[in-house]
Amino acid sequence: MTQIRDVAARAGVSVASVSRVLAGHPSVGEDIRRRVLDAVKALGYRPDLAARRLRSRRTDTIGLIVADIRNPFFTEVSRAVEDVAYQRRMRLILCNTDEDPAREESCLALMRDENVSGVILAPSLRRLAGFRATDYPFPLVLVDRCDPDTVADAVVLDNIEAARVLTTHVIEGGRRRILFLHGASSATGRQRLEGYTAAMAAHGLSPETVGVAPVADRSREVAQVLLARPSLPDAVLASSGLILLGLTQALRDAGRRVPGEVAIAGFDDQPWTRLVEPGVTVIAQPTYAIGREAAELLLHRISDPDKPVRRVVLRGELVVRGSSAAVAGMLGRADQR
Amino acid sequence: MTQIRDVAARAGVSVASVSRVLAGHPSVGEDIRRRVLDAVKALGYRPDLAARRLRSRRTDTIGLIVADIRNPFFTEVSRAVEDVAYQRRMRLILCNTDEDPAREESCLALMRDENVSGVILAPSLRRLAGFRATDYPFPLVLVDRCDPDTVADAVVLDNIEAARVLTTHVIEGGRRRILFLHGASSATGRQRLEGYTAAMAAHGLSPETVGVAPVADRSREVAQVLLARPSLPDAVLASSGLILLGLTQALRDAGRRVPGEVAIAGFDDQPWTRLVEPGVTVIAQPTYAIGREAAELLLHRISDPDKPVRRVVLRGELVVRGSSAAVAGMLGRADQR
DNA sequence: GGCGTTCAAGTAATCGATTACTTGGATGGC
DNA sequence: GCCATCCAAGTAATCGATTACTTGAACGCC
Repeated sequence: MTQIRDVAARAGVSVASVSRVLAGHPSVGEDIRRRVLDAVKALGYRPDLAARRLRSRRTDTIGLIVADIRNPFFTEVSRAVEDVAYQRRMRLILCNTDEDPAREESCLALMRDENVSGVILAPSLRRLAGFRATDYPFPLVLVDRCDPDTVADAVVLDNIEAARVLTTHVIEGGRRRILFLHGASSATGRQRLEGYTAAMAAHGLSPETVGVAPVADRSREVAQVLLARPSLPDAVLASSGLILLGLTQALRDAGRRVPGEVAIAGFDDQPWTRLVEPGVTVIAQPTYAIGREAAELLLHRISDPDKPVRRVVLRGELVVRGSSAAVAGMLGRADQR
Repeated sequence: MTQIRDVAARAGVSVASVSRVLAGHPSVGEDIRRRVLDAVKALGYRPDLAARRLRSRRTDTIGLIVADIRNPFFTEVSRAVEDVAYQRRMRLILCNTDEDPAREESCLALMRDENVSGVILAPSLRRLAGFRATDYPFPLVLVDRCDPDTVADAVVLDNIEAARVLTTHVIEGGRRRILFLHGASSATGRQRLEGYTAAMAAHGLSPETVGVAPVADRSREVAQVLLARPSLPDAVLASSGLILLGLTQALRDAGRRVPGEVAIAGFDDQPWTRLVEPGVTVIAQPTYAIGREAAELLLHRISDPDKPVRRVVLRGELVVRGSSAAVAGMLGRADQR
């Protein structure tokens, strides 16, 4: 393999000069620069990253730790992060935690061992409690999940507001008994629950909530049980895309008519939400923007470690579809059918 | 930071012994091993990966290069690859090419610079032509895309057979004019086209095919145009999940009844295919298994560079749903409605 | 008992860059 | 004209491991 001393020899300069040229250091003469670049091109020289990283103590690598890349939200986030990283000539290392604290810990250890330049993390609920960015040996940006009092760079949705808007929309459609299925073990689930509760209270309605594991299969089972109960609620809301999917599957399996018998709505706009009849009302998250902002926030933090902490809060967009259509006369379900 | 000499000092042994213990080398005495491990634990020592990689010339990192992680097929593959890598204590570096040859080239260059242990690649059509694994400075496994005559490790679906099965199923449902929407610029699209053509020929039917870009939006537009034509085909088949999505959207927008007016079927089982009424018939790919096999094949190749090339061909599973229901009397569409 | 073999353990070279420090020529102020 | 300053460019130390090579003790065999 050709290495820096070969380039130096061919260009008739010292290895230091080659290194300086390649690093874009300003104090290097025009003729030397040209000769180095010529030699680099002629030899097809590519610096050895391991050597560079050992000496310079920087890796130009960012880590992304999410619960599960198969969750379309994280898929899109990861794509955005990769785009930014690629653009800035940085590498991306990916890890899945499955919400398992042990695995999360081990992913963070991996990032430390890799000496990454920074990490974007969707923390588990447990880790978020008492979270301090200073406990970590690398710059860290939280994504998707963050408590109001967490002192750390973060990019999140305005979950409370989004849930409030969604719930209010359904209430204004004439629904009264509105059930909220939320991810019990997730920070976003809790915040969205809060928005839901606030909206219900504002209209003098009593909340009914059920916590579920944030996986489609589990929420489907839970929804099946709920739908088998004697009296159906007017509407069911889901606090995440996966839960909404499970809910929708359960309704379809049970043969319930939406929105005739029960209205539904939830979070995360996905291909199927507009495909399934009569379309599912959702809060669409700006997922790509969330990932991009997180990556850019991280890069700023890396280049400027002492800047004050920044939190980017993005707004969801209510996408109204048939599944939450108003009941006739806005008086309640009795009028329906 | 604590480093190997600190451990050696504390354990009262040489750095070589520490290195040997940590590498699991057999020829090291029991008491030394114990003292080293104690010192490692006491100091919380973690080896510096950059230094290790520089000296040992191995990175224990595998690269995954796909068209777009947002394609659910690749999402699932990447998750499987990550699982295997994590299990074997290897890192995963991820790249998206967007089917752009220049970006693909640059991803491969990145992998070379990283000196990865191996790469899993979903190659563009252009790269696949005349592909030789020996042109690359790292072990390489192709995934999803591979020609019959390509000499390289690969994990693929039996595309021809799968398309034949799917097409035959629709033919046996009584459909005659069956249109095939295929990804024109992809190897899988072409192979599936081949299976379709074979099945049509076997039943004395003439094929009708339209090539589209393998993106949901584009195939939706194409489908819209096709559906606006005076005479509707009996059925439309899609050669990939994204194309099937676009097709389904177009049908819904146009208000066409499935399978009453036209039957549909395609590739890739996704959440929405069983959610949308009356369910979409598909060839389900064993995506997780494809990713896992690719990762394991790569690890074998890494540990045994001279083994003969291996190709793993997995079978798709026909999942029959309402969208391809047989026409009454199996005589053709005239009987319908 | 002498000698060859084996093997545990240590010493020091090595991986290939970056960068602290040194050198020396040019420049400018007085 | 002398000296201080500056800066381009070179020399060599350095990053922190792995590993080739060396050493010497232990063992067995004749």
